[in-house]
Amino acid sequence: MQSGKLSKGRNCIYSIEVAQPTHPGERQKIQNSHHDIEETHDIERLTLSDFETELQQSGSVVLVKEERSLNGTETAFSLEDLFQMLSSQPENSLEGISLGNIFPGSISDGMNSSTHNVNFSQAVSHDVNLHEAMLLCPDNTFRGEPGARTSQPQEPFLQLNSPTANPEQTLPGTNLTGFLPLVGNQMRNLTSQDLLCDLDINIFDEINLMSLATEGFDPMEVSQLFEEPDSDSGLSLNSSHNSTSVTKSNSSRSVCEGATGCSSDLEPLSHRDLEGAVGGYYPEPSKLCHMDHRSDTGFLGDVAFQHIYHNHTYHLQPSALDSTSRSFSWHGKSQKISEYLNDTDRNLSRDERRAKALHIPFSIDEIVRMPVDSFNNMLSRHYLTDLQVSLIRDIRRRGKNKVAAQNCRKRKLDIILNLEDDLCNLQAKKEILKRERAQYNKAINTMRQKLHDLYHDIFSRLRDDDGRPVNPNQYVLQCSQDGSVLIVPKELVSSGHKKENRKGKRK
DNA sequence: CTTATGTGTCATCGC
DNA sequence: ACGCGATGACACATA
Repeated sequence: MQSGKLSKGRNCIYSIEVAQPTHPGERQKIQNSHHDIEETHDIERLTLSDFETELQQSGSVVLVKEERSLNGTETAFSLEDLFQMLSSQPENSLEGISLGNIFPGSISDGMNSSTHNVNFSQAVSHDVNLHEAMLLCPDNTFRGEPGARTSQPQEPFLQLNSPTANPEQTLPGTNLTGFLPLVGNQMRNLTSQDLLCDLDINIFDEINLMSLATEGFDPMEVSQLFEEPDSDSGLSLNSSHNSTSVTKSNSSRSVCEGATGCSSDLEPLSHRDLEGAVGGYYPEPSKLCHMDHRSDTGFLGDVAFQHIYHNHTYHLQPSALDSTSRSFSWHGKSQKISEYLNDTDRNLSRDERRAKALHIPFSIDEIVRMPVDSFNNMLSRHYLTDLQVSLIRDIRRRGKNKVAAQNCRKRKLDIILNLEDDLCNLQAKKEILKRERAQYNKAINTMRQKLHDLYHDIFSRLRDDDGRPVNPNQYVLQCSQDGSVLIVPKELVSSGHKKENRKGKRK
């Protein structure tokens, strides 16, 4: 995004007037004014002009419509730009306006007391990282009573897409009628985390990415939007930056993990983050998340607000595409991004969010399940950028592989289960066979014993010619083929066996 | 805090 | 050569 007017192709622009308090009493007054507004109006339903009027009366933040035409070529402001402007409150500057001005109850006592007219085209020169701005925003800014969150926190943003009869009050891409009511009304009931969740990818999708697919968007914007650079698509190119990016992530986290770390860590972070960003710098969801779930702890105070740095460059260096788009590995970020996302996007997969960001005109399911021919036809039929095609192919590859992995695991599990079944069956069979063998052995032993008894019984009854008992060690009983039983001396049996063995060997 | 389990993803291989 | 499925390995989430 480049510095420019608030709206594009519309016939009016807006500037912001800020009445800042000079002392705590005045601050209280502003808060009360907001409170009155909240009490007496359904700000969500206010038109922009209504809102202007009310806020003008309240004396805090006023969005002033400037009745002059735009040439239609000026670049649209993103919501992020707006937040940058709103959050870029230089320490000793008369120009900056802070989130504290926008959101009642967060105004730093240290801020100057002048009333400023801040045009967006002026304010954009501050170029303050939204991440920092939000990071440093006093947490009590948005904090409402616990449990007092509105039941439909997303509602204001739904208006971003809603058609409006009056084009003057609905800015394309930057629908302030959707945004500002949140500021005026819903903020009181939202924690800072809620705010950040609401100011999530959806918003940037709706506002910044709406025209990307058709207006030559910068891939880096999208990749920065999600910071999901593990893909081999254009979204994630250079893996060599992973290590540094992790460091950056940790650094970012360290900023949030301790109140004292805010000032020391902020500058390098902000510079690194901002350099290479073209116009609209999209805060990394992870970073926003780092702060958002910590902002409730209350360490983000006004002191930290003084450490917003200015005069950051907004030039995109060609090499920055890789470095920024591949800044973080996804795995470590999923939870943080999940925390950062709103309820709707939290349920979306990474690819779904990516597809949404790139406005892929097909569903994930379609992309994955479509037959190859249909898939190729689909790609050729539609005009798609290289980035979109790359993402679609990645989505398809990942989707296919996911299914394949599921099938593989299922198959592996089935194999394991089958093997376990087989093992069970074989063990059962083994037990049966063992029992059978024991039974057979028992039977054999019984038979053997019976034979032994019978043998001795027969010999005990046998008498030789002299009437003496026959010695069983010298004779054996032999059954002939005709059923007769002969008493044969052992010597003959053994010699006969030897002869038979010799015959057998000769054969 | 550790461990087991489930899941997504990537790299690689073979068809 | 290319696409695709299968699968091991890894990282992460979760119970």
